[in-house]
Amino acid sequence: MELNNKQLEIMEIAKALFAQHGFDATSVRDIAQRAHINVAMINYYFNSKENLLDTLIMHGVEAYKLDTSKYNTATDPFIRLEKMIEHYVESKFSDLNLYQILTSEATAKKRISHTSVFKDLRQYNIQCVREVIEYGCEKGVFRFYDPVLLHTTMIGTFLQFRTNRSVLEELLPLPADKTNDDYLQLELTTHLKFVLRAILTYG
Amino acid sequence: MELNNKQLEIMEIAKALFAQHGFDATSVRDIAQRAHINVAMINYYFNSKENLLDTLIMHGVEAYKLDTSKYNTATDPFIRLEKMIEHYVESKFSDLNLYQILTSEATAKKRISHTSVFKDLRQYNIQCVREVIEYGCEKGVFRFYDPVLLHTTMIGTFLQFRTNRSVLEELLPLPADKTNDDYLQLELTTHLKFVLRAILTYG
DNA sequence: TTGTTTGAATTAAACATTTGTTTAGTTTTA
DNA sequence: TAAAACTAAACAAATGTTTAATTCAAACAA
Repeated sequence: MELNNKQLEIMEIAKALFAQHGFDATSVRDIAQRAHINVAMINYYFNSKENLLDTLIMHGVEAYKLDTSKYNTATDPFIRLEKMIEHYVESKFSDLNLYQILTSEATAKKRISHTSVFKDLRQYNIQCVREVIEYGCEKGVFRFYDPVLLHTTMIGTFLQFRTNRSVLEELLPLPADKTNDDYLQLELTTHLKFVLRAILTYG
Repeated sequence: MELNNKQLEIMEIAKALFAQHGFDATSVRDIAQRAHINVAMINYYFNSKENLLDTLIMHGVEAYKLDTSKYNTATDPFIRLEKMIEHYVESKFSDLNLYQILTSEATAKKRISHTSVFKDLRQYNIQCVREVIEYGCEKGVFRFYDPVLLHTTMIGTFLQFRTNRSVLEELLPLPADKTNDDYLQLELTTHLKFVLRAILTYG
């Protein structure tokens, strides 16, 4: 499937709208207006509104899979854990809108194809988390903890951060020299590092 | 605002549909069909579809506010923390559908009245969490940790549990003698207790 | 450089459904 | 009998999609 620039542009605009208002609440005319194109172009390029959704999900979902090479170089289990968390948060932050769509799709489960895409992604990432835990156990510095639960807390904390961004900006002291996004990403990463370290070395 | 049984019945059905498919993806005819009533009855009782949403949110949101008397009796900070978590999870589990709607509304922020309702609720609950932390600090058994972050992890973990219920049922060993809901609630509670205890006593 | 051709890109208009809501009338209940 | 509960039908507006016509750009042939 080759996508031209026009298609990518439409996808980007649709993604933002789907994320903000939801798939059903976004009309093809909304998208067309924002993209300064005729309504018919959406069906011309993507056949249907639903296929547009499919396409943009499939096109971007790969970026969310953990890349083990990004942290497996570290031999110290603590460093490896921290690097994984950094990489994890970073990959999600790189496209918040798509992840928003992905989660809504997963909860609505109206279009089961997306549910299974999401499921596969999570299965894969949980396995990555498991390996990091087990590595620390082998080295004798971690207690073992269920990777499913650990992953649930990671992703859950992240999503709450995302959802309640506006509230967090009010409640967390915001240094003036940092942009909101950067600061929030750092704050979240620090928090997650602390939580996971605490869990894995507790007692 | 007095609500008769018919209204409560419609609200319950609408709540389930809104939670599962989203507000925009649910038509008033869907609701009417499920409730075995005429479409016009929805406007007859609630004036509009949106007002139906308003009504059921306002009617149920109170249940999510933490009731401090449910755990403040415990003098041991650890017990108090655990009791709070139990109460917290229980209150959310008592109506998962409404909480689902509440979170979608909060992310979409199309209808700002709901966003502020949600905000108030969270502010209140964060304050409750803060008090439990500070009590443990006074007693010299907790380290202080940002209640905003702690609450984010609590609610985030809970919501992920909820969202990925089907996956969790596959991945977590399920004892045959327990119903899924009871078991998941117990599993989540246990996990959250461990996580919060680990954070508050780490290092 | 010409004029022609070809296929892709783009458009406005129309399409059939579905949407939330209202109306005007009927039935039920107290 | 009067108010409340309920119904079928109609309403305008919005939805995703299709059609038929037009514009455009590049390739080709003279």
